Amino acid sequence: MSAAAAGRGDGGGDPDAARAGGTGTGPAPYDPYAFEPFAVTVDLAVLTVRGGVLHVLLIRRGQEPYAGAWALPGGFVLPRESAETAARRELAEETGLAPSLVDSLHLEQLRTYSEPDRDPRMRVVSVAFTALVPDMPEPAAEGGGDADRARWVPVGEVTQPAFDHARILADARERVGSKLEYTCLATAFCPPEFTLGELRAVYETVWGTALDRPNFRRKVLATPGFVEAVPGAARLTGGRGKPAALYRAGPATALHPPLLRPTEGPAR
Amino acid sequence: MSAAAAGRGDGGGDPDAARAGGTGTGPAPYDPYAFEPFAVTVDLAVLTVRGGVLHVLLIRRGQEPYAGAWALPGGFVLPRESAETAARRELAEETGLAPSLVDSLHLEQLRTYSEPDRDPRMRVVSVAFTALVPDMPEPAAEGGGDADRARWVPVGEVTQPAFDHARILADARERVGSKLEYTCLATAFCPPEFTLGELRAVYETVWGTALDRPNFRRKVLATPGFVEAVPGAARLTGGRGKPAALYRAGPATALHPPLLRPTEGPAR
DNA sequence: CCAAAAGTGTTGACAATACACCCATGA
DNA sequence: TCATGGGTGTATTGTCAACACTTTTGG
Repeated sequence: MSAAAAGRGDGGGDPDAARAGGTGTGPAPYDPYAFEPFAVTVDLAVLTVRGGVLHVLLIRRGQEPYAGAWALPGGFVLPRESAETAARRELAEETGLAPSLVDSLHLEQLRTYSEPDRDPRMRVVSVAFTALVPDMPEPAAEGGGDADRARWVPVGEVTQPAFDHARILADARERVGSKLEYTCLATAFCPPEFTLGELRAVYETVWGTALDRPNFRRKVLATPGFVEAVPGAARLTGGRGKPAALYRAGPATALHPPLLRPTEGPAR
Repeated sequence: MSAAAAGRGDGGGDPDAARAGGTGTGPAPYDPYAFEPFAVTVDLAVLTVRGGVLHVLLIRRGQEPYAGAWALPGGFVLPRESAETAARRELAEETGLAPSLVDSLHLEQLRTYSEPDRDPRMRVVSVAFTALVPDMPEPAAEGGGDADRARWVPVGEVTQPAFDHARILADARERVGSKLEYTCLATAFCPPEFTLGELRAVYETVWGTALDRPNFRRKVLATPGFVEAVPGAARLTGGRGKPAALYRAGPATALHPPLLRPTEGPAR
């Protein structure tokens, strides 16, 4: 164990100690190059619901390692960027979305992956984010950046992605599934105006369970600020049937009481 | 924007691109020193309940910046360590706890703080963790490491801590408060054997609300695997009153249905 | 008219609350 | 015996799940 960490004795990541560790370049204080450097990146699990199936945005790798494998989009955090800023920038570059739209998207920090050997070449610490977006065309159709190598892939068909991205994707699915229970996050998967049937499809797709339509409707409408009716608007959804009323996302973010998954866990 | 990130085009934090960015040291691939380095640290919000008040473990800083201010314990992630391993190591060093005990503690990754100027000296990306520990003596009494400068401080009395540690502490309180609702985490604040009154005190302390004793008891006992009775054992808690039965933490981790805070949020 | 989807009503099971009440112990 | 905290019982209230039913559209 190096003296840099063992004897630091200062709260909060104190770079003073850097002079005593790593490659040992001398006693100069605050020497940013004294340690073997860590690369800091972001990885993005961008999820959407297309045709009743949860999809994730993946990019085909062109280089070793994992050449030809699918990987989550992501990239380096630049010297003057926060991780979230880097995530939004990468999202814009790799999907071809308008920056104004990217700025308003729901982006949530998932967790940070820091196993020493998660990248075989060097030490890479990656801050993972989850982005929830409404259904949109294939990234290639919009062009720009790396979008030509990006594709929406059903999460069930993702096999052997690069690095530890299978784990990140699993964590993202878990997080989103449980966040639907106690937040109003589901509207992030929907276009600006949506029917309650479409909102219900989000829950059913992410959870993989069917929900009782009348009860779901009551629950959503009984939660103040979850959705707001668009007066007079209606739209046909399945081609047939009664046109459904349209709603917008409301100002609420929390869901009290929560909307729990049915038949989940060892209920008492 | 540097070409390193803009043109990366490879999923998953690809160090190949490092040669094109930062200090520009040449075309050698995988050059770990090509970028202005990021320091990666961990910060720990170690919480406990002492005498009905939530406390956090803080360390008095000895050096500038923020000399004399309180700071969360933490330190550098070593080259061959994951962030969680680093967090456990720092926890052992700064509290003087036995490593075996530290290994079994509940440690949860909170989030990563990466604002470019959160440390005035250099770029420090910090992975924050929350640890929940039972009430224990002052760190100084156990000695070892930096424990002589560490103290338990009531969270209400923490003013102007170093760096962005006020934000980290606030996020930790928020996270722990909501985790009590839908997980069995409260037992992590208790000693190995505890009474239901002590468990209830954890909820009341963290939430700052009173709970109905009989209903709390029924709720906990009705959740399978939350607590397990210690047969025949009993202990006096307040000096007076009927001795209370003792319980151990059970194998369950989730709480279905959740134990919601009373009068919380805009209930429907 | 039929199928399909939206929307409304009703009912029974069960959970949460708010208490009243009893038990065991120290002072 | 009184104060204090543990433990039990119970009635009211409300919420949720299940399902029957009506409405509105396209074929």
